[in-house]
Amino acid sequence: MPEISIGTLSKRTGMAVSAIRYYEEVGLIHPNRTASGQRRFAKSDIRRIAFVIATQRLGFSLPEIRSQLALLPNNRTPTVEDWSVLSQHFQAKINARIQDLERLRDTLDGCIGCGCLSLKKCALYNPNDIAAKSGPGPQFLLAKKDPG
Amino acid sequence: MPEISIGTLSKRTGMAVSAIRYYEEVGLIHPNRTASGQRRFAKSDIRRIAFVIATQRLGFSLPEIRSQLALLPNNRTPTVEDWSVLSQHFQAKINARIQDLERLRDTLDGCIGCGCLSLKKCALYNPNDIAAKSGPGPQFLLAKKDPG
DNA sequence: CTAATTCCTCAAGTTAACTTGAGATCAAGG
DNA sequence: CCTTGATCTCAAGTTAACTTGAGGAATTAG
Repeated sequence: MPEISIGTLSKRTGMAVSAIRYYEEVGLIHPNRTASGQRRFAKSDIRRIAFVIATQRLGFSLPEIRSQLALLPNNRTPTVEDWSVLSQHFQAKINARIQDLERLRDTLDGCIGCGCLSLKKCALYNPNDIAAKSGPGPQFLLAKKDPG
Repeated sequence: MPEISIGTLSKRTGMAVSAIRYYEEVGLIHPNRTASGQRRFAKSDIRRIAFVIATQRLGFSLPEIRSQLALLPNNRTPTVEDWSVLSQHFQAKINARIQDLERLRDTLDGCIGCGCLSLKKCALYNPNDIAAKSGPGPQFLLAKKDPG
């Protein structure tokens, strides 16, 4: 099983070369190196990148995705069963996300018409948890993402 | 109906003063000014901010939210009916988002187990539309958000 | 009236997820 | 052997949504 270059991986996945290098930097993929320092990827890394793309579409952050990919074995090529484990995990996360939205939708109906958007009392405004502030950067009021 | 200061609005909404100023900058709110230049907000701006917070939780960007808020009258205080129009709009958007996720979830099941994550063919990887690249910045593979 | 708040306007910094560019090396074709 | 084309590293730029800080006015409490 010959390894592939970064350019080949880029063409197979549609991912920019620079993005693939970045993915290595943040620990999503772990290519080998040739004697002269060029990256060599396993063919199964194509699937790995595909998984990153698909799960990003679902709104997961790279650290979240990395912790999911950590479930794959790193000493051998992942099998269908290995990937299936990840699938199960994400099924659950997607379901949770759908339920969140449904709850918000059902709440919204009465919520805008009445006085409850007067904050604090509003289930829409104040669902369960508001992300605690932690340093500078955008102040997300979105539910805190647990990176596990 | 007395107008309120930025500090008061901040306390009522939980929004940082700096965030409120930013919201004005990007056109989400349009406060008056006193002779000396201080901002004075209508009390209905509390609800406006609340709406921004709630809809951000749903994953909408500030430009998207601004275009929704544009449906409110700007010559008078919005009524319950005015807000109800926005509610309808968002009901629809939430439903669309739920359906997206359901489709992805249903696809995911067979998709990871089989060979379809081999890209191009995969409904999960390649749902409908992939955002066209437009200049620098993060390369979102998420579906393009239409700002209307 | 003075001290403490509050507010104002810039300018510059922050995170995430990348991209772009510079300068240098590596690999494959003719 | 030499010239493209692919790679490498490292530094700096990009967008969104804000925050932080500097240097000044305005308002309010006492």
